[in-house]
Amino acid sequence: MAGRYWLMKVEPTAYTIADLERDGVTGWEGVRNYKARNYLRDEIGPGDGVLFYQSNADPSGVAGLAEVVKGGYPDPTQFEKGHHYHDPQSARDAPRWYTVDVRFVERFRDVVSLAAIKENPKLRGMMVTRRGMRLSVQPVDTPHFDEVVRMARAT
DNA sequence: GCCAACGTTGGC
DNA sequence: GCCAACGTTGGC
Repeated sequence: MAGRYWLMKVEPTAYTIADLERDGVTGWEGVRNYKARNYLRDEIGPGDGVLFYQSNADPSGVAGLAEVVKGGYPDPTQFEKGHHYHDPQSARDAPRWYTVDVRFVERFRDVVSLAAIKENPKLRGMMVTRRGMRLSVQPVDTPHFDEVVRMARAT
């Protein structure tokens, strides 16, 4: 199956596109929402494209691109006692939470802001523009992905 | 910092 | 299994 596209959110106080550029590859840990978990576990695979979205930021928006290099596997932090993401209700033989590995691809010179995304009629209907949309892993339509990249390059 | 929207929890 | 209370997200 052809690669698919996703938007993944993170707060810059936790992790930024600059951190990913430094690290090269990182595990997208700490997702604790079932819908997002299902995407991570069942649908996201190597080669998929990722819009790296920074939320609660100034401005919030897409800061760059990443690529999935490893599909869904159990998020190790759920088993680490004392870890912020530790989940005592998750069993090793039946992990509740999943993660994927992503690789740095590109850091946009300027963030494609949520405001700019909302203003672009070509991006109408994109999930992230929906009010109250808190899902931290979202599918993105190919034309929407391409348009965001185009916006990042058109300065 | 406010608060609307949404997800999860827990009493019944 | 309903639904109110509570906690979290995240734009503004």
